[in-house]
Amino acid sequence: MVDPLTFDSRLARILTVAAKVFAGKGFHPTTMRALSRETEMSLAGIYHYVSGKNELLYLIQQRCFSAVLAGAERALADGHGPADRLERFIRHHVGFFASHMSEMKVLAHEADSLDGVRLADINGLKRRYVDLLRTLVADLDDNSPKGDPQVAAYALFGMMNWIYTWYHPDGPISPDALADRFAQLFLSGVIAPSPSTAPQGD
Amino acid sequence: MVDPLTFDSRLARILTVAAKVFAGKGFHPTTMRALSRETEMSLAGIYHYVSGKNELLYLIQQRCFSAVLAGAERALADGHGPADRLERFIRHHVGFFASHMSEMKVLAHEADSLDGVRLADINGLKRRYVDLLRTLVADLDDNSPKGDPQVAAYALFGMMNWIYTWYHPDGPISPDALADRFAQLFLSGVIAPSPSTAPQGD
DNA sequence: CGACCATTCGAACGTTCGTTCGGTAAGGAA
DNA sequence: TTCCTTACCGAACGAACGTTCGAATGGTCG
Repeated sequence: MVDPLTFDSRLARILTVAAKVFAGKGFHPTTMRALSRETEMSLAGIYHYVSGKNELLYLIQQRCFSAVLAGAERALADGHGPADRLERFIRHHVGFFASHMSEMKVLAHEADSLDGVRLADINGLKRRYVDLLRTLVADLDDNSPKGDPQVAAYALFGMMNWIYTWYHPDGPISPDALADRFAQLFLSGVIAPSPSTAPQGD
Repeated sequence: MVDPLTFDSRLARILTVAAKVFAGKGFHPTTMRALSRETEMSLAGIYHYVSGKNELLYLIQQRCFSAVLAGAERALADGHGPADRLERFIRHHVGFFASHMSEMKVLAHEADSLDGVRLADINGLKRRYVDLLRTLVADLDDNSPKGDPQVAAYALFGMMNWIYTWYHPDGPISPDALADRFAQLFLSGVIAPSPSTAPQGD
């Protein structure tokens, strides 16, 4: 009888568990023995699926980054106007973050834990992702270069990525509500007239 | 002749060097042997000043956090009005960050690398600092509880603290300019009417 | 002088780490 | 049956780690 679980599905399970452990106590303090305990697999058995601890981190980051990037491009596809597209990006990023907390925390917090070509590969994805947001920000006001869109893009990324230090998706604030608040904050600021007093222009 | 360097000043030098190394390659990957190389002191010699690697991290975080906290309270002392006080906080935080990059990166990035009473102590300082900013944000609009000031405060912290991943104080953007941009972004958003029609107010 | 203390160090100790080695068990193909 | 491949594991290896030990130095004080 053939094993009903494929190699890939079992690798994926290992990556999911590893992402949780990495997110919980950090990449470097996590030992392969801890992963073998958590995956209920022998220490040596893990090496049948990955070449080592670094590849584990690389695969987590590579798959996660590819997924956010593809998801963002999909979410932007049918956006109408610069502001709408930016809002869609924010909503997708926050939503993806909230539903893939461990992987995204590993992506954000262990960005420099790889080296060599693996780091270069992940940084390539990062550059594409940052460029995407910077373009969206720049498109907001084409003719008034008052502020560096790159700075604004990084500010927005900071706002969103920092949530791994304080936000709990199961708490009182839903990911959607958080995304809405972030979009409002970034577009209009804190002291923006709340929509309740009805400042809507259209 | 008495050594012109005091115990405290030499400890401070060790902490400065250690903060640089921790910021460069992370707390856990940094070895005591690397610190002994960087401080030009023997491996065992370091243990004359600190009890171990964890205390090194603790002292860096404790001193740095106490300094930002005290500095912020000083900066706020003679502020006029909620918006002005918030702007002063931002300016101080970004300015302090830029002039103490290594320590602040260690503070932000190694927030969970301590444990026990040391972690609890640092978290106590963090709570005071976060509470301070949340109060400033809440004071902006007393009577319209449209948005959770805690969320806005965390968003602002994310915006500011994330700079350790991309900002270089010696680059084209001065810390003052960055703080101005952040204040403008947080208060009015990206699409705020720029003061470009009359940028110079005085 | 001798006793003391602060400072520094080379060398080692014990532990833990990532990884590898050599093997077992089982299913499919011949 | 035999042979090959996949999946998995217990045990060990070598390296690196944080920390400690015992001693040396040099200045101060009595």
